Amino acid sequence: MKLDKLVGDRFKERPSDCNIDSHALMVRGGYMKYVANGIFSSYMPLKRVTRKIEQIIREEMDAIDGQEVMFPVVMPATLWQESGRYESIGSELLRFSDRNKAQMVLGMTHEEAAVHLVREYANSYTKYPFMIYQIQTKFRDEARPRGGLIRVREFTMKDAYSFHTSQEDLEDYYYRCHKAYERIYARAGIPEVISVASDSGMMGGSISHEFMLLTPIGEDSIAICKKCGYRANMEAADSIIENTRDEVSEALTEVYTPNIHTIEEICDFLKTPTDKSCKAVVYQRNSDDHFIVIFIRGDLDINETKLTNHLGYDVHPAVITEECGLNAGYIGPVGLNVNGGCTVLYDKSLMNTNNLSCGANKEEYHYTGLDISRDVGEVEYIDLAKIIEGGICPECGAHEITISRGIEVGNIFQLGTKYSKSMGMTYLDSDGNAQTPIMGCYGIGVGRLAASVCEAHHDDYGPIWPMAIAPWQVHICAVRADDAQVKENADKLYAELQSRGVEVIYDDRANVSAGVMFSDADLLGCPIRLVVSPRNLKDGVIEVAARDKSFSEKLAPEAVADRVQELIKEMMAVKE
RNA sequence: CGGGGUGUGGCGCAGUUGGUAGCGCGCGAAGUUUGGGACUUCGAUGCCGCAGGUUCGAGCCCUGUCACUCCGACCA
Repeated sequence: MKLDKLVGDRFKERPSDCNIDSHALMVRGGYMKYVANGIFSSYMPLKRVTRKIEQIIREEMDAIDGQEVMFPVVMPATLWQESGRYESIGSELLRFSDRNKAQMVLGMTHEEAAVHLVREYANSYTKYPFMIYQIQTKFRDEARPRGGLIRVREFTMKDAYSFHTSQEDLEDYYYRCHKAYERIYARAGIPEVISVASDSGMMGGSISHEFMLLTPIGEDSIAICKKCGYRANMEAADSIIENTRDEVSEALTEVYTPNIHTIEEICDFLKTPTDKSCKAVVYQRNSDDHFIVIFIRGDLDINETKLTNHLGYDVHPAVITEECGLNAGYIGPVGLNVNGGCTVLYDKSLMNTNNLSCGANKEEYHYTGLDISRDVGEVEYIDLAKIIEGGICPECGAHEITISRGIEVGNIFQLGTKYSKSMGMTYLDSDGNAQTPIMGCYGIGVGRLAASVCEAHHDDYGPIWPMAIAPWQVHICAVRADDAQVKENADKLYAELQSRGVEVIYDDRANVSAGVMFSDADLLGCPIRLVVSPRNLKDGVIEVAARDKSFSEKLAPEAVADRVQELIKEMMAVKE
């Protein structure tokens, strides 16, 4: 490929709406162009990167007996009604009508389509297990796309679905797929990706893992134990609290606390630590605004994912009005009264506590000396708290939890029978009895993975693509291409490398300064750069340099092609 | 869905009390340059987001609206 005909502008100034480096560099480097909120077109360099990523994924999926298939982007609503998700998923699922007024959806995931594809075929236990996958466009009408390709509405995803006749078989396959994912990330140049236990959310099922690239720009928070290696998405991490009771429970005492509303203010006022207080957090059910009051130790926060999972319905932070009976700022467990009733929950962090401060359900008054077992009675304590930095590891018990940010670059779920059952998929076992198959599903966002690699490997001047996914393996800069000798040597080198099957982008623009050439080469990020110039040729050499600056060699022109092939081989080797 | 911000050539931005719409980059031509985004000269590119309103006159003031963006909420 000749650079002077490569479609797409490369430019110097950072676009004002790019907040993360990978986004800015990929816009500046002519990789992609904004079309609409969360929707982009790719130019050739990005297409080449994603094509290579797709090929790596394909090879690894095939290696674990995956069969590549293709599901439709547009599906009839009836298919989604079968699983119940047509109703249960919100506006993230784009719904529309066709010319006959039939309700249609744009595929945001393909469990329904997968079951639909195989449910007649897979009617006997002899046909199991199997896995089908596709690499295709998805559309999710996200509320807030961000970060360039990190979070978009339209994107390419590899999604795989496996079918099994036993939980053990699913678990075996799940493990194989986990291994395959590790190989994919290693081959794509980010072996540092880790898997974390996750919440399975709307997908249903039990066990699931997310693959995370740790980076400060990540959208997810991950709890990691420095001692035992336990790691989980903060949403899914158990919060372990060990409280000790004071020996003597003081009497419940009303205290006048004017203009004190927050837990920090009351603890400051009483000169007690925040973990000796009980705070109220109020939510409302989305469907009917029913109140849910949660009591939790003052220093902790509610994990809304756990709350939603426990309740089984969606909630939002409450809007507290005069009429509802709640005294905002003074809510406490003793004498709580809500007009129309409410659900009251206690977080585990309040177990085995006494002498807490809390609201008195009365304007400008708090209690001290709260002992829930004495003043409220026996209550059920549920884990609803967010795990905290320095908290207790649920696995080993050490106080070594750290919280890091990460980008989710893939996930795997043990789905169970949610889709096979709701969609009436069965097979006959060896005894002739009808059974429901057990499913797993496995996703990787291709564009997000490309952006994540760029985020992990770049400098101020551009991406530094790993050899395996670089748009081209070699970038030739013919500095002073107007010089006949330079032009001749560079042309020869370009032809020679191409004849050997090396992927080359060749910059032979005359009248372009060296600075422009190098800047463009930096933005394209090809791992090996060859510089042909009058200065080098005067010494009888051509320069072979790494984009990541790890090496720079000057070789005789006839030695370059061999050396380049050697380097490519070395740089393709997978780093574990 | 809440709260902030921004909409002016392809990109980044300036535009004063309302009075002929500007700068830098990029783009085209000519020439001089040539190892880290060169220089000179000439040139092309604007529904000033959109719709109303006030005014002799609006990029600027008023009203509405849309889009984008950031922080939350939401989210395989």
